[in-house]
Amino acid sequence: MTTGTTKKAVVSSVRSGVCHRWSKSLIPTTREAPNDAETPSHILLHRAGYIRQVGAGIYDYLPLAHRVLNKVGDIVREEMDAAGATELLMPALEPFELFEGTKRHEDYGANLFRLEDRKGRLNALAPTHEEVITHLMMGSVSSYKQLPLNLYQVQTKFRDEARPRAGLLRCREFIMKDAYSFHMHVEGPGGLNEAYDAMYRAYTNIFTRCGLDFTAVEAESGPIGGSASHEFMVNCASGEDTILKCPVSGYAANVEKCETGERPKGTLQEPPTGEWTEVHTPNLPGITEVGKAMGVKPERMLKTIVFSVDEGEGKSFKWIIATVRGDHDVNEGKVKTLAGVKKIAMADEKAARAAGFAIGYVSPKCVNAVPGTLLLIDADASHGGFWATGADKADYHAKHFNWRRDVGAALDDSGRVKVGDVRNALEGDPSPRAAGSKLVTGRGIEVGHIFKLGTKYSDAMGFAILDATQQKKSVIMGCYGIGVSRTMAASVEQNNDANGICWPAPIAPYHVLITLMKPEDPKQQEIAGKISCELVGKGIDVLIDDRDERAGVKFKDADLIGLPIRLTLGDKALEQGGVEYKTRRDTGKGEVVPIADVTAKCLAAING
RNA sequence: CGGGGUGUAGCGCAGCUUGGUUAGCGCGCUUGACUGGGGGUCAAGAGGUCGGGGGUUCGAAUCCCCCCACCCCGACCA
Repeated sequence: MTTGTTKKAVVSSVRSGVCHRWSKSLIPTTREAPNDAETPSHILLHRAGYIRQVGAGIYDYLPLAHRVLNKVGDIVREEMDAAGATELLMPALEPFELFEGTKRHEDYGANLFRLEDRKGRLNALAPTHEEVITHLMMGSVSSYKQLPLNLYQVQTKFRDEARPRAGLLRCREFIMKDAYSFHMHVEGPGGLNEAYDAMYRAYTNIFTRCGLDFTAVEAESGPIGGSASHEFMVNCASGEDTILKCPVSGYAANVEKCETGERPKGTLQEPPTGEWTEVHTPNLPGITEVGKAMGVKPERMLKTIVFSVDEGEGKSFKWIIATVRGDHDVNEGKVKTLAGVKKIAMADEKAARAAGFAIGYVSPKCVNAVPGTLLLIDADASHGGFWATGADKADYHAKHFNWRRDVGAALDDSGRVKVGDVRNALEGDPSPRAAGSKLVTGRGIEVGHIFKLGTKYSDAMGFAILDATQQKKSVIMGCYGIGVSRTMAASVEQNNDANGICWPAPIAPYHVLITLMKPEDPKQQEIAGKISCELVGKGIDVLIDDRDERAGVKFKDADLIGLPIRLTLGDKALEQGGVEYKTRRDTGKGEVVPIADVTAKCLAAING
């Protein structure tokens, strides 16, 4: 997304750089990656000596990684501060009583790390800090005059992920920046929307400054509704998340949220293609296998999913069945919207069976067979022609399903059957924002997520204060997260080549690597000292490779660790009164630059 | 949680099918020599509870049982 990002110099002489020696650091590069590393960032961060695995989803951050994390953290802090937020630090250890109001330990379930202390009291390792900060605020803020406030921290988070994977991209312990804002109202000065917009801009600045190619996408709406949540996705083919974009309007959303333009609906009046014919299809795990067994392509099958409706909704139906084409996926959010209900859940298998649904073999006919059922038909599934479907009894599917013949009069009752959009958006779907434009898909790594919480937590925990009119009001909240360690990994996913990492200058652990061909040579030592002194004075961070290694080893390692600029001090260039200058992305051998010009050239390249 | 896979030296692997000297190889590491601008050569070394426990057997890295760890796919994921 493009916004008015201010171009910032990466370094300046206001703050000195640092100069470290390779021999005094711990940079254990390896020729080979561990066999269980498959993702580029995992392989390269390991091989280049940035990380080591301790356990599943648990990593050491070695000195180089620590410096990158600090650089990302510095950028985050600058932009958060500039956006009016203030840093604090909360504990990672959290007494379980804090969850009493929000019941989030139930939502998190096994993902929450639990531990008992010596007194037998239950504690959690915090997965995020809504409860902790709300608790803090309840004890510290008693007047509307103290709001708005936006507080943040950069801290280690813990989530017992069912499946940690891909190195730093999905960990059980990771570094996160989390911010929480507090307001008396949503609109206008000091309101939630203002803070949210400021965070949107700050995040855009942060990821731009980190040198990432990213997309801000609309994500699932919060309790307030509207476009209440955005995810910041690093564009990357290996990303876990699917995003969709409209090339004309710029609309972008994740697959859970993405709307589509109007798709053509069928009339539900077409004649049958043949007799209802049942086929024995036992023990087949998915629609693909069922299709194979029946000799039917998934796009000619109907997939019917059963949802239960919360009793509190007060609706005439307690079940919703949603029918989509076999090659499509039901979207729960769209089901809710089309049905006009706020809360649904995938049907409990036992309860659904008891009601008469043959789970795994459900057909749209259940709208008639099971009382209190609303049928939602996706537009793409509402056409005529041949359909195969579940046969409403265990181990059987059926061919030649026909809407009019097999569902009948219910189709004409809009209280029992609705046709609309209930599936996930796909590549090629019509854009919801620009007529004639089609959605394109991409993959992304979620590095940031901003969210309008509303009063979800303040209500649950009883955080309400008097406003100017002496009305007691629940405090309105927003929360804003950035995966700092994930951002580091995502950057490597985007910035590497066959030889190693290619850091963007703003988050590189050092800007310049000085490679001494003969580290014991006093002349090379002297020149390295002089150049590094000058560079440091300009705010540039320098690493000197002073190891007694062969040239080939040093060059290979230099490419691997990926610093933006390499200066080589060797006889060849020194005889010409210069040093060899090469940027990481430059594939050639570099150029000889007079010693007097080196600092200016580095500075220009780094800030360029 | 379901499916698949892997555990042998710091890293990458062979050996296991068909049990049998002292468990091998490459990289890395140590020492020495030669070398010296893209992971150099030669020589001599160090380094192992064969993931753990139990069992079968005269004898187990190898066969059997249980457990653990890690990876991949899926489910899940404020």
